[in-house]
Amino acid sequence: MITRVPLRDEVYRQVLDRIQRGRYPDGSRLQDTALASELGVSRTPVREALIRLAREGVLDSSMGRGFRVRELDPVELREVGVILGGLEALALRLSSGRAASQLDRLAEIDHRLERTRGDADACLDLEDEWHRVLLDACPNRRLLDLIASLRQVPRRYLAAYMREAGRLSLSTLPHARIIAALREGGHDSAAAVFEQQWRKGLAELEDWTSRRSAKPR
Amino acid sequence: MITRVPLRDEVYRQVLDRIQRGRYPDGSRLQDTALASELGVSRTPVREALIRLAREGVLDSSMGRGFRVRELDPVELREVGVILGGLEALALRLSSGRAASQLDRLAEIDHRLERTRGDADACLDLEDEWHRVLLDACPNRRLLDLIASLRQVPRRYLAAYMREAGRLSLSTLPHARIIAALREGGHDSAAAVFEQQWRKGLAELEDWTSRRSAKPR
DNA sequence: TTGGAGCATAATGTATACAGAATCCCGGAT
DNA sequence: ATCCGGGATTCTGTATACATTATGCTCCAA
Repeated sequence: MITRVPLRDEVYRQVLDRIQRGRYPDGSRLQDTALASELGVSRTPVREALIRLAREGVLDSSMGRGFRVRELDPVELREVGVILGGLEALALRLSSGRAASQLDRLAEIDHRLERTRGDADACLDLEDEWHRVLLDACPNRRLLDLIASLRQVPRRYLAAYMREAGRLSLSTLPHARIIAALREGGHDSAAAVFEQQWRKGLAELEDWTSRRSAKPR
Repeated sequence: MITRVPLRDEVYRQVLDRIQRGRYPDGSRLQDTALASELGVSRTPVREALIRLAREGVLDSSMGRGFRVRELDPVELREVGVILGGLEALALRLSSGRAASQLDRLAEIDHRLERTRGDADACLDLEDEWHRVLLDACPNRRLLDLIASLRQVPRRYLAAYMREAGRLSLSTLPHARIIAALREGGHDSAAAVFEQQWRKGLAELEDWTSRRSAKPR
């Protein structure tokens, strides 16, 4: 099956990737004309991608003033974090039949995660993949899409955290706890642990973020 | 404070409104060029609005084949319904300080709701407003935005239900139950009732939808 | 020196132009 | 009559053009 994909989607992924990798610092302007020539396409698909990113909260946009990378804001992190905690736990509860191979795949990702010391991007990619695999059995595609879209937000904060705070890799401890709950108590208990871990991680990130904004730069 | 608003936002609201009012039947094509001339703007803002509607699930779009109004699909309704039930209950739990006037406003909306017999659109508008007022105290703006965006989906099903099933108005019974729980048990118990009412409403709508798709048209 | 008015420049939002793909229509073959 | 193929036409996706608004700089005045 061949599928043509709109340019705007490709541009979207490119730009999002660059933002997540820190190529465009917070608050910096993203000019459609510059991006267009840089990516070798016209302004139209670039603008469509930027509009989407703005709707998803990655960019700010005010009429006539273009787009800029949204500054990290503890409030935003908390707001999205609370939503994501609820949604991912919900997705876990909805995952009825869980393949036995799933636990193996999760463990394997954790294994890779532990030896990516230093590479923040690879680390975050694996973190994303871990969540994808964990929720893979959830039949609610719409929910999974929504989660994937929202996860971009904490990802940016994690990336900044790892870059600036010197923390070299994500702890796999929360993963282990969730897997244990999954193995022993099933999805419901895992969902509870999940929410609890989310709260802990949020608190840690938030603590760092507020200290960071206290002494800017 | 004067605010200029992009044309795409205005077009978005117009088109969404028309879809919700049943002006474009399910499955019908929406041609950007036709809409553009009809609305007196160019294709560009129209296409931006259509792309957004497609991302929100109101429209289908496949590369090179334009946009069409998504057919009502019981699966979609259930998927979004489950998400919305969780999110609205969450928003209710997060609403800490509740103004005393809120209950009055809710009762007043219900009052108006009971005398809109026949006008499906007014009825749905009031239903939306009821939910907005109920969740108004939730400080998580991001969550409220998400809820507002997702509510478009069940709204379409409700509109079709009211038009085709002959049910003239929404029952205000669920509202009464939720308000009672809110008054007596606070937000947490209201959230529980909320989720329960969501499940009931979903089941009813789903039942109708599946019977409807069984005998198409 | 600083603050602001006015102009030049650049960038955004919107409109239009263009190329290629999808759809439709019709004629011919089976 | 029905199914298939080819060509015309419509429409989409992308590129480019245009007009208006924001921005930045210069020069003048307080």
